[in-house]
Amino acid sequence: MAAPNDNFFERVYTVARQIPYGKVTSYGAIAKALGTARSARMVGWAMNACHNMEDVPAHRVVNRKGLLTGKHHFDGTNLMQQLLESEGIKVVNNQIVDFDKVYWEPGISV
DNA sequence: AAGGTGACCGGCC
DNA sequence: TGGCCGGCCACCT
Repeated sequence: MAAPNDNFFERVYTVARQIPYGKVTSYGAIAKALGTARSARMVGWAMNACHNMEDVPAHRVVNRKGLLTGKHHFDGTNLMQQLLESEGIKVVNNQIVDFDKVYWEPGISV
């Protein structure tokens, strides 16, 4: 189930798809871009449904510490890390290295 | 309708 | 960034 046309989810996916290659962002940043900075949890929840979307690079979305908190939700356990490293992002101990350097601030518009 | 949950964030020690 | 607490919003049963 889970209709992919849910405005809220759609918004999260829209921002997530805007993440450039080799860059990452945090849930709070996306939440802010959506205007719901206080419900950063909802962003993560939306990502939970991201499995229904194929163009949602959830592996580029981590928490504010740069930790791959959601890697457990991927197919494997190190898949998320593999993808990030594949983009040139260094990941050690489930944590992104130079997080502030690869950090990208989303913007749904303007 | 109500309760529980969730890939979080911010503040404080 | 190491750990704990509360808050906040939307989804699910």
